[in-house]
Amino acid sequence: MAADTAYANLWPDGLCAVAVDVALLTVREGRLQVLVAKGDTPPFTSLWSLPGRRVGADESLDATAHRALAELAKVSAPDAHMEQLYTYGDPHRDPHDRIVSVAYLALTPVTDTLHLPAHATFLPVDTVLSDAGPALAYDHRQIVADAVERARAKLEYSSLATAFVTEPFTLAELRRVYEAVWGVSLDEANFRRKVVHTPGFVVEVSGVTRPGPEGGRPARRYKPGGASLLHPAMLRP
Amino acid sequence: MAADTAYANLWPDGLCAVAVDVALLTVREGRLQVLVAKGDTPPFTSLWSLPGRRVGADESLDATAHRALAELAKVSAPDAHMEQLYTYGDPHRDPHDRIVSVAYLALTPVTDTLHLPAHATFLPVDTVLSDAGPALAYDHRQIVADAVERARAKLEYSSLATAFVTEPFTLAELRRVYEAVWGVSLDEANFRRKVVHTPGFVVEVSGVTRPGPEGGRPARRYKPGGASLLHPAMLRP
DNA sequence: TCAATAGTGTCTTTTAGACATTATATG
DNA sequence: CATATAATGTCTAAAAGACACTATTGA
Repeated sequence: MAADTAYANLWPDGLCAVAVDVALLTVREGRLQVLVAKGDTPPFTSLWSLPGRRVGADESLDATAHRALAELAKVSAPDAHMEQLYTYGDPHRDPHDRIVSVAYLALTPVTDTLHLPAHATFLPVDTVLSDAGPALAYDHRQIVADAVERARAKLEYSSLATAFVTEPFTLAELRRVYEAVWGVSLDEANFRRKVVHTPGFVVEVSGVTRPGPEGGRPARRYKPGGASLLHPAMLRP
Repeated sequence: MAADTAYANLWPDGLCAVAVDVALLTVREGRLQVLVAKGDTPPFTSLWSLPGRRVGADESLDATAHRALAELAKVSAPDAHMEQLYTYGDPHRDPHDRIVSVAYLALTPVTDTLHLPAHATFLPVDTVLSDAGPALAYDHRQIVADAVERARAKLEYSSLATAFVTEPFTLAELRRVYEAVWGVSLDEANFRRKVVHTPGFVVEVSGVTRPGPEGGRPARRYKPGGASLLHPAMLRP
């Protein structure tokens, strides 16, 4: 949310400012994390906030969401899964003005090439959502909570988990995504059986991975199988 | 969507008009139907459209959604399940102005006491969504399609179906909701077993129904059991 | 009695969870 | 060889689907 001008509290004739805020989730160091930046509008200059932009005059909401990411973190559109999450319209969610915010959920794989500006960082979502966590500007903690719940739910019945990994990936990598997002540990063998028995979830590709320095059997490699909905679903334990 | 004034195509300084449109679904005559009204803004005065209102200056989005229903059809707030669906923000979705629409999904039981004005009616959703169906104003056919898919999906993992019936209800009535929304026929015995074995879905209340004029065993009566999420889910066949 | 609707029981198949076992790499 | 990671197999329990059967009403 970047209100770059001071407006009166009420817009003329029922108009509102419309902004897009993006909750970008990724898995780093085995934890689900969210991208935040230091706000640029008082009184929230010292708080973390989600990247956001005002909707352009001839710009779609999706385009604004992609722009919000691209301008902050050079995350290009095809790299990130992007879906609309929820629209926050409480009249007093912004202490200055009436701003309706259309929140988006974005997912990216762990990419070391993602270079962030100095005023942006990733925070673990369990830190952000805990009572002891840092305060976020506006209602952005609620947006993060809703984004995390959306991601957790969609891992069950969709192939969304593949948006957290780069192609090709191993089943162990995919399992670690589920474990990080859900915050549980999963049985390797049962996970593997469910994934490969769900039509269209993953497709094996040629080649195997090189084992780590401590050895281990090389892992087969997979790519997304094209299905977006899973039958049967991968239910949370 | 009721743009009651003609605005220039671009609002000042990135402002938008924000409206709420409501897709009210109910089950009538065994079919899922949606509430529509004749539009009041050219060129859509002769087309059906969803009830909608501009968001008031100090009004929340939820409040606008309830007001849109109450002003058209006297559906009072506690009667109807109401949840936000999706926000439609294509810059050219309205031929006149840039209007961002926050769509809501509402559900009500069949209520004969619901008296509609002459310019409003219920239409079966399969009619609205078929290629041969009547055109709807703006992008309202898309909104109906999204609302129906949301309802169909949520019947699986939530107790939303109870929003379509009045308390107390029989399991046959609840089953007919599932059959109408999903457009399938379900096995009576298996449906009953799944419902009563899902903790918190329904709770039996005292008394039985009177059989119809052709006889039949009196049915037990139930009320919602308090759970909003179902474990295990009621999966579509 | 029969027709109609409500409710129970049983069998088979599918899927989930626990966990033992085998396979292939490094050192 | 031991150790680490990947992949398979087996057993049991839970749930879904098909469908026969029983129960209670009105005519």
